[in-house]
Amino acid sequence: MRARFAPSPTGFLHVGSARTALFNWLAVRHAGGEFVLRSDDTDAERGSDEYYQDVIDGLRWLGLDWDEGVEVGGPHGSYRQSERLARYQDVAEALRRAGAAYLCFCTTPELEERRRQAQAEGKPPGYDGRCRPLDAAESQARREAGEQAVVRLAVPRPGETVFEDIVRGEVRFDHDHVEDFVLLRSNGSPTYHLASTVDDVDFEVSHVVRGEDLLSSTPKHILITVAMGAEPPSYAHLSLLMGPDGKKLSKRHGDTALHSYRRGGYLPDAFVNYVALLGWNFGDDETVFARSEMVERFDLGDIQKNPAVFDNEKLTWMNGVYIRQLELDDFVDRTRPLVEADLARPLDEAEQATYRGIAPFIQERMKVLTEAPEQARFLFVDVVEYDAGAWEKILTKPDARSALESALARLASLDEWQTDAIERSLRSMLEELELNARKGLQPLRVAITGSSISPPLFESMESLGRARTLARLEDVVKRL
RNA sequence: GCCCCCAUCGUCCAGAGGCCUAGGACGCCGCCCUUUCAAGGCGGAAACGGGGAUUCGAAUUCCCCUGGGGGCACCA
Repeated sequence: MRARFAPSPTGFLHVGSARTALFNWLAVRHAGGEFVLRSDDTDAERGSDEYYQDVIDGLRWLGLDWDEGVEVGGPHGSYRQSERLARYQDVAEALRRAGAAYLCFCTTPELEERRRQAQAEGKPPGYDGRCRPLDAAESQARREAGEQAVVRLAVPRPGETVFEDIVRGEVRFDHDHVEDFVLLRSNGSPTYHLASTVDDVDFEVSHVVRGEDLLSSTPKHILITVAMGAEPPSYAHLSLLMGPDGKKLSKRHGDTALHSYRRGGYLPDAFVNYVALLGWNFGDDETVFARSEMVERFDLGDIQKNPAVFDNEKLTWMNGVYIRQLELDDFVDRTRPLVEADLARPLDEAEQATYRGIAPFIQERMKVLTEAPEQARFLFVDVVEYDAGAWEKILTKPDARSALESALARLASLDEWQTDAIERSLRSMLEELELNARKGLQPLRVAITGSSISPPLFESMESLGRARTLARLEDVVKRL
């Protein structure tokens, strides 16, 4: 099996394309075949290096490695279409000489007018084949005389293209609805159909796995392939990803660029796991599974035919599952930079140890990595910012002040500053003051962290250290 | 307008004629645990779009309707 992913660098890699890449990759790795990465960069107008790099970075981040293609090379020469232009022209020319394609001199306005008319009459809107009967030699002469012409494929008529789609089953298209489409523009550049198909043939691609938006173009690709004297590949057309409103996933649904998930604190494994579930399943009731298991069980034939809505909430839940599965060191390595960025300074050695100490408690209450700073911040700032709502709701309560003062006295005289001792001391304080935990402990939490939401209190105090804990309690008492 | 694809809880998937009183996951609701927030445990509400046909029997097969999606460029 040889599959390919062929993005056009005309935009950032978005989640829909990422899913297509993933399904290609899964199919190839399952079969032990080769994965080819090609850059469909024939559109110099819209394409850019930035987008190209974004695609590469995105695939690498996801861990979807390729065996052949752009960046890594391979036996088929360049894997960038912009460097293969001559090849496409040669194919178009050969097809023309063989009578499988012909020159067309119709102008765009003429074409538009006829298309409009056909539509008004309820007929298929495609090209009407006007230039097809023209004598090839005469046409050739006209072009050499300087007349603008495109090369069109002579689609067999009457006729029909039938193929077996791996996910959809048998699909048929009557050629009445497949126009004599353009292969080569008048400026000599290839259309997508030509370039893509020639490459699939040249690169010996055996399986074309792509979005459903290309389903109705498939007859064109098969026709070109056959005209080139090659065997068409197998096709698998994936249904598209939808936004929450059921419309095709796009910019208006917010961030659809893959890199925004990376920046938003998502783990590549979680993303891959979630996206794999969109249109596919593990075969039992499991939803969380390792990549190796995925590869082992994956089968293009099991893919769901209907479009799937991309659900950020489920992705986020799954990300939380993966975060909790991280080794502590790994978790620290991934989140410490975020904490440091938030503070706008690096943590010194002692602070790093402190962070590592509190990290397990932060780790289990996060869904995205980017939540780490807000949980850890209180440990590393000189002055905590108090959440106005929490201050009002908790610190101004009648029992808050006595709890703070009592805690202050007890903690100041505590023998050893560690979680267990702190807990024992504060629990006996609760008894003494006859306060429940909520009334007696929440004020302390707000006082030392600035928020009513934080890692566990006793651990937080230990991490903060005695001096700073006492200072904050004292400061709050004063301000009250 | 023309062509193609699709159709099970709000969402993602199970279900390939009787195992379905339709199963799991996210989300939602309730309870438990609990120093907050999470996590975790337990429980709950929640779906086969409609109509025909085939069959002893249909979520599962066929047809029509409806609905949704995609495509119809000298863009990819």
